[in-house]
Amino acid sequence: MESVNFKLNSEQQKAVLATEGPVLVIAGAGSGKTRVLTARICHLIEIGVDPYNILAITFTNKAANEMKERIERSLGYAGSQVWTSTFHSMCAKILRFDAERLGYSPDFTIYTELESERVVKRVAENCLDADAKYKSEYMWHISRAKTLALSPDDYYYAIKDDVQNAGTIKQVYKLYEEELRRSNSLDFDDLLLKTVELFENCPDVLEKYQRRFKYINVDEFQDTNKLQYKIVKLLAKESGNLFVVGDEDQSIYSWRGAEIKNILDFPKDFPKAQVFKLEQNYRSTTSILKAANSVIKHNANRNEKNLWSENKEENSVEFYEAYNDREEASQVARMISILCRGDESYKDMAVLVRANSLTRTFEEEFNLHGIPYKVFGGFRFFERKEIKDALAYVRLAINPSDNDCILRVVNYPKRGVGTSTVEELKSVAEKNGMTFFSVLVNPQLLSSTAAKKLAPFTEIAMKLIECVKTMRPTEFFNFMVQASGLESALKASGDKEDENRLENIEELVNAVKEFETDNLDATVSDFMQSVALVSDTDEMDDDNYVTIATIHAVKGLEFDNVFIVGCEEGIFPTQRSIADCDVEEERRLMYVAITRARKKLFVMNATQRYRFGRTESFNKSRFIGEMRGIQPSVRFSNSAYGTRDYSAPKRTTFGVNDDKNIYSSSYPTAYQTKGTLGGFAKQSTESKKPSSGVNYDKFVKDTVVEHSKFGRGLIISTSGEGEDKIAAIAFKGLGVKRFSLAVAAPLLKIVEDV
DNA sequence: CTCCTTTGTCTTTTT
DNA sequence: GACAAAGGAG
Repeated sequence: MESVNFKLNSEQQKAVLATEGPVLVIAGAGSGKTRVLTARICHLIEIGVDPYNILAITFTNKAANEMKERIERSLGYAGSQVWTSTFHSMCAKILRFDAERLGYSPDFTIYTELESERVVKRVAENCLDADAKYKSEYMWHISRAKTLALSPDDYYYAIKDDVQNAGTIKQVYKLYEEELRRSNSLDFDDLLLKTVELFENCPDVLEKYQRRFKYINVDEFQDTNKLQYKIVKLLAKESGNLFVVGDEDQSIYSWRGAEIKNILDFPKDFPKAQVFKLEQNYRSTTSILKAANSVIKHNANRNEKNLWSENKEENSVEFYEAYNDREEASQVARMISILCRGDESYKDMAVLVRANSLTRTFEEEFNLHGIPYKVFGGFRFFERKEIKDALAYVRLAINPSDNDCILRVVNYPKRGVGTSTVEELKSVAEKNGMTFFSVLVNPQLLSSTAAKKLAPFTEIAMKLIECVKTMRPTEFFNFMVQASGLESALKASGDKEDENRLENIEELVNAVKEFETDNLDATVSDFMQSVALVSDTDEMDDDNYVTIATIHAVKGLEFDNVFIVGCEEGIFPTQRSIADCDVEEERRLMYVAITRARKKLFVMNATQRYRFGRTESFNKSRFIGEMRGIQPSVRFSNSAYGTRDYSAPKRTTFGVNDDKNIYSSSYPTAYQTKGTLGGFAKQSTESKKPSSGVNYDKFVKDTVVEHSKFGRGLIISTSGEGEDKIAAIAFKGLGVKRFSLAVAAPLLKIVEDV
């Protein structure tokens, strides 16, 4: 142990040293669980365990990479031999290797939720009893059935007494399964389910992995579902060395099938398990913990524990009630500016929201004040339409059986293939039990009109299938962009949005280039593999920006200053949870949010909120009432931006899509809108006074200005005075944007000769 | 077949 | 208000 350079308390040390048999570590928030996990793996290697025999499973790719890095830093090459990954990527790897044993080809496509949904919709349209408008209901049932490892028939018997349309669900589920199988595709649930099937049907395969993974470590165990638990149980059956770390108070994924029972019943499942409890928190101040503890106490379904900290600080939780959502955002912006004038920098701040829809106001307000930020959660780069379309061509090249990707691009860019032609393709395929692609290469099965219209697409498809076998990834992507006609179509359209789309596609190609540089021997297929399982937080970096994120997206992260906003009944907790009388998970989510904060926590609510095109009133969240030791903030002020009027929420109608697309080119974070004027904002706040050399009076209505990023625009109105002066500027093709002149003036040049 | 308008759903959270 | 689906005109 002595050579392991981790400082550990006695309980942590005991957990690290308990190398044999089943072990459960209940690790409160901020109690050093990652440290324990890492130290334990290092310790195992030091006492002579081959790193090849160690498996570490984490919740996100980011956590996996971080752990790998830490182990490598401690142990060098030996550390790099440890298999660290998420459940899903581990299963994908295992399945690629032995896919044939289950009747799949190793080139199977992984369908994300978006693609699954398209398939459900399509089969529902084909099913007489079903109605495509209930696709999300069908999806939910299919996912639940798979998580319970039930076939369509078994699932039907399980639910038929409780669910009215159980018969329809069974049919849709069956058709969906058939379609995925035909398309040689697996959805997210399949990755887990088929792995279990593989292990159960092929004992030799299971044995192979049991021999390999002699020491299994699972992080965030409270968020595992039935299948995931089953997988680790199967793997650990021989060695018996299963080490799981988690905290039932941080279980926030039950809506996705996570079973809090897995952690609560672990000692029952493994009567010989050693149990350790980590309760000392090294992250937050005492008053932050007091707030967290007092909230979570209201939950019934948990093991009593009490987080404590040596970091005594009584006044670190402040509460502020804003008049409406816009004022809330504005106060946060103001507070951030104040904190940044002190010791803090933007990257020490996080604004946490319950739902993605709440981020927009903050984006607008931060843009206005020149605060750099990034939004996490919500749309991702790889979910953009143009990216999905481009990738569909690649999917087609790798796995021609993939029916979904053919439907996606058969008429994109437009080739005169309309609904009637597509319908014919579908029905001929259906009638003959063929894939769409095999119909395409046998055009004699089609009517002569349809055959003629589809021929150009078939030709493209065949070219791509041929080339993907020989070309390097970057080479292939460049070829695809051109051969598919995407490039010329987007170039020719003259539409500003299409220009952005093309830029995004270029970013995709850059991403491929980067991937190829990092993984020299990688194939196109390897790239596609890595794409299917990335998430947003995986892409967080060290740049200086404020994090705006959903609470789910920041699980496992920490920040000096945290703003929990939108704390209203109906928002957080959500309306749905209130209606179902089931707010315990919401409360755990609040607990997670609170415990992200190291030094300062700000809890906020707004009495009115602009939603759905109208203003609604909200009561303060019950969770605020449950928090002890918090105090009304005196630091926020109603007169901070005295010239602004919050009473009637002003909604500037942003022209086309406001800035979503403008900054999208900074791959890989999707929907990433870096604070518009980041660099300049930093200057103005750090020099503690706005640049005095600028004559504001020049910026008046009807003046034409040149913006360094957006080009030429016309000032359509101004409001406020001096430092608070705001100009609304209309840019051609980009819509109206509002700028705080104190921040943006250096970026704007007056255009004299109009 | 494509483009345009109208209508209805939606906002929980994501590997 | 945003977006997809549906329906109608050219």
